[in-house]
Amino acid sequence: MAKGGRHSGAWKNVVLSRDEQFALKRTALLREAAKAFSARGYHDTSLVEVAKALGVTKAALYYYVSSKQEILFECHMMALDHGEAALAHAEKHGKTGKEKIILLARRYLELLTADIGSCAVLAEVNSLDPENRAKVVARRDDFDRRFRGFIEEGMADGSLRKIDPKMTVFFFMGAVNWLTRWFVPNGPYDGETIANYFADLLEHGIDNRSDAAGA
Amino acid sequence: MAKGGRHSGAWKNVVLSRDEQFALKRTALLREAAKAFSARGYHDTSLVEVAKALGVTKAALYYYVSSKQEILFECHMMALDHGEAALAHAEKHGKTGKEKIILLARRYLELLTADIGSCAVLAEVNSLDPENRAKVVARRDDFDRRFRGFIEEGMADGSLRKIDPKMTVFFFMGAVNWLTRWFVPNGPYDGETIANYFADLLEHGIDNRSDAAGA
Amino acid sequence: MAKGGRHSGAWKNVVLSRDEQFALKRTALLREAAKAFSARGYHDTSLVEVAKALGVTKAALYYYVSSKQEILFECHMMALDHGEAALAHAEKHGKTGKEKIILLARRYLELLTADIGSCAVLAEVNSLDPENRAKVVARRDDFDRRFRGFIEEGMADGSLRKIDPKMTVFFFMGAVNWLTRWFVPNGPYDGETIANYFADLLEHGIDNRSDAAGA
Amino acid sequence: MAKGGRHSGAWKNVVLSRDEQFALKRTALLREAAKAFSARGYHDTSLVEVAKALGVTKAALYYYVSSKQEILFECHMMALDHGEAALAHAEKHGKTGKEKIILLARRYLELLTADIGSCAVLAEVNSLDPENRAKVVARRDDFDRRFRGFIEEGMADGSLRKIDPKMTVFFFMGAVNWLTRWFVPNGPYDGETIANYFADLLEHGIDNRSDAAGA
DNA sequence: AATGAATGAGGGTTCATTCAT
DNA sequence: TATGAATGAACCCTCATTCAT
Repeated sequence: MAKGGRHSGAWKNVVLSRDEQFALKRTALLREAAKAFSARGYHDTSLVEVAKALGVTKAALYYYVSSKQEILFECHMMALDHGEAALAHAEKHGKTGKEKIILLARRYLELLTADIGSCAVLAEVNSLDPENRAKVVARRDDFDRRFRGFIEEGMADGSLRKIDPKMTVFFFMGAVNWLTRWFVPNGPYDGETIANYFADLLEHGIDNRSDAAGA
Repeated sequence: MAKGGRHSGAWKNVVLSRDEQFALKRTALLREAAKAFSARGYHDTSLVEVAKALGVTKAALYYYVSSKQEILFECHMMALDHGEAALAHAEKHGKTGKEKIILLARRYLELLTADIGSCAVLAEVNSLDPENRAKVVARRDDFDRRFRGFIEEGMADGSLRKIDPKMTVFFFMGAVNWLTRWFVPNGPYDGETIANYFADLLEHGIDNRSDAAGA
Repeated sequence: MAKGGRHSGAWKNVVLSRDEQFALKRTALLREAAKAFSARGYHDTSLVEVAKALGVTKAALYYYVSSKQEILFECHMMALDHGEAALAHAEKHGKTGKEKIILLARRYLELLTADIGSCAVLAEVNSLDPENRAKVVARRDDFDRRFRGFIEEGMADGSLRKIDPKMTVFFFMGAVNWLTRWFVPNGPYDGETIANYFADLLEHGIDNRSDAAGA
Repeated sequence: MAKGGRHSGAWKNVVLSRDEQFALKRTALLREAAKAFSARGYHDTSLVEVAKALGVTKAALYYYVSSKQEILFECHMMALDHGEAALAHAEKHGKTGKEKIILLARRYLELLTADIGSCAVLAEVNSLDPENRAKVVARRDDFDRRFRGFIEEGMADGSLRKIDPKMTVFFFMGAVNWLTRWFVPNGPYDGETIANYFADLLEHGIDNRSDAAGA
């Protein structure tokens, strides 16, 4: 395979090709920026900080991206990928609507906690340029729509009690996205624990057998 | 100093004293700023915008506050007041732990939706100066602690199933605070509807009679 | 007259109103910038230099203009005013086409040499934003058109020999605009001398009695 | 150093020597740069554009020149060569002063219109480093001086009326150099037409038989 | 009580230039 | 011979803050 750089298998491909190095560095940049954006917000994060964290000059960043906006946008894209991966996972392995929801919730939370830096950036939608925001919102809306689809499916197949799909999605996504405010990697709660617990709370909240309210 | 009170009763107190006028204007400033901070974020909001919305000059603001930071801090104080009011309300009228939680949830949501502008500012904790942030976090922690107290009370009095107080509070507060991202006054969902629905979802999730989880 | 500032005639209006001061300073800014643009070109001129020449900070300039582009644009407007003033003068006082041309040439040169700084900026058309450039070019084209009109008039009334209006205008305007490269105020040649001489050269070049060309 | 010549006759000299290739590429670089400088001005032209036009990388340019300044300087040298070539031509073939002037004018205009890119750079004298500018100005002054010499010669031999040599040169050189602002190759006016017309206008302006002024 | 004017610090971005490969 | 990568200096512009009036 001549493709994959000029090293054609030598050194067991341990040496990376230029393109691979470039991609690697660019990704490192994006992740570092995502972390910073999450911590201080987009507008309060200077590219100097990002550069310093990477050990390079501010100007060097512009070799990999064309603007600060592009960084924010790409971070969003990365985060949205997680959501879609979780959706795909749920669609593939879940049978009932409820099962799909639980699978989605758990998987999404696992991805989120594993890559909290990239995901927290989702709170910065308002800092996107109108054009970029439109793209992001479109994908996010699509995510919500498919999520709601699970709920409707669950109500139809009897696995869920009668609930409002829209508000339920907002409810849960709020709980999840808020993670970025308090979750600390290697902290008291690990990702799996949270994933299980949140999925459990959600399940009890929407399950059809649950009829506690108003008792 | 007689100068601190009202116009000694003249005009039947219809005319506001200097202090009252000052306080009124200052509050107007804070609310306008809160609205702007919520819409665009603290760092992306220029004081010119706030001033313009009030019909004065940027420089005039400095007669009522000493810095942009102070504005943000005061906004936080206002928002935290809502939370504490809801807590007090729950403590006063709830009997079981579960009842208190539901009362708290519903009341807090009602206050939030009624004054979303002031509350959305809570998402801007990171923009606070270290010193101010400490104060805000302390009050918020106190809120969380009392909230968790309700949960523990509920588990003790049998109204709640066995759950993790900390994560449950985070879970719910996340769902609630996320409101600031999608709730629109006079939009399709009104505050009361949301309050009821969210409280219901929460109740089902934590109620003792709920044992749906297939696990 | 309350109009004219708050000074209502007191002090014989020696004291300038705010608005007048503002306009004065803004004009000073424009002239200083025009001078700098002429000397070093638009892109090589930093606003720091302009500010320093005015004894203020770079940021202060932005109180009077909204961008460097605006400065350049306004400079063009000022320069174009001179051209139109000269045109109006010629149209008013000239009888034959030739007379108008000579009047235009002489007056324009006088204005130019008197305010060389502002006029030299005309060489920087390419540095204008597309939108601004369009406006400037439109006015300049209008100037050329009216100039050419004089020539056609002169050929019709017999005061000029048969010449190409377009090239003649370019020819003369080139000679004139080139002034900005070599003319120095208070130098060996004063404005009036140049104006007379250039007008004379032009006149001989286009006059009907002139039939020197050996061809 | 045998290394300086050709490949010792091999390949019938079809293959160019290193030095020749180098010179060829360097010249290509200069011409491309001159074109760009003319179009956008020295400071607004990025070396990336020049490099892209040549199909190489920005860094590659530095193999042929040592700085952007050097490029500008060499462009000036090329342009000045044209002027001197025209001078030599006029001195060789003209008899009277007037003849020389007309020959110079026509030839210079022909060279200019044929290679407008290189010549337009003459408008960028101010972008030269002081040291380089001095050299350029020296050559340009020499050109002017010889031009003026023709005029004096013409007045002495009776072919020209009494005129001011200095201003006349400025006048004409302005008209000529302004060409770079409006002349478009393959446009409505071709080089020869312009050359003839401008030379004609000049001739009428300075010819001894012309005595129209003031009539 | 409020404004006009000015400042200084900082941010994003561009670009000529360098250097190892 | 030419490239990828990086740098540092400079530039335009914004904004919170101050102060005389």
